[in-house]
Amino acid sequence: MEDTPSLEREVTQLHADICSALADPRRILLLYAIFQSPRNVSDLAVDIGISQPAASRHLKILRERGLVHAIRRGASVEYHLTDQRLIDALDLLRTVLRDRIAYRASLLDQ
Amino acid sequence: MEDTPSLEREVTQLHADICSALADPRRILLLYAIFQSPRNVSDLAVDIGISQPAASRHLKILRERGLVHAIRRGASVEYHLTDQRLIDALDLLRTVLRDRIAYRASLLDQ
DNA sequence: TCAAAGTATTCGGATATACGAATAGTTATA
DNA sequence: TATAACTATTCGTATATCCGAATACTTTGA
Repeated sequence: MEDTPSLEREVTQLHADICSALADPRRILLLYAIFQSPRNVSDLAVDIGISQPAASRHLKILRERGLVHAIRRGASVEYHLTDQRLIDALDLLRTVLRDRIAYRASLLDQ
Repeated sequence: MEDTPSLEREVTQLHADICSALADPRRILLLYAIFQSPRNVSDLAVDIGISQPAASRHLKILRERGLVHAIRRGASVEYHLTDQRLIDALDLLRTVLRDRIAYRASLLDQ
């Protein structure tokens, strides 16, 4: 079995799809909130300050792209992170961002 | 100095902006190509198989979000990665993706 | 200063994504 | 089975993003 160019392209598209799932502040907040403690939709919505339908729609995007999975608990649905490394990747990017901000601030101090 | 809620929100927005810069297959290919060897716009365009204007537009997005920086070399412009950890983060996400694909394949094998 | 090479931008149109509001679906329990 | 609680979807609309084609800008060297 060998990687054809079109398979590689498909993986790159999936790679981009994951990044695109991360490309919204509310979804980033949702992922961190779920990581901190798996919870149902309404609780997550309250936690990050968005409406229930908005939370449901954002969670659907995260679910479709495989970043979270849903477990039904009675009438509610509990969302879980599928892979801790998603948080690691987010943390890494946030570190890059914070370093950049710190660097710019240091330039202003001079 | 303390983080106000609105400053935190702003950082999360910048965090999402970085992810949004990664949320396109051609920009992912550009970042890996630049990482492999800093090059000018036309060479990068040929390398990943897109037009020069498309490459220029995608590079502009990466530049505006601080993922790459441009250095003029005579009539051409050489693009460089600003932070190796961007590749680390992309690699991490690709590993998550590959593991998921492998897992699904193993389910089919059973 | 003019032509060539390289890069960036603009334009118009197509597609994607986001929201609030309203509503429909699902589950448990009385 | 009826109700309450929770979740998901639909609708209409607004905004963002992408592309190809054409064009404008910048730099070098004749």
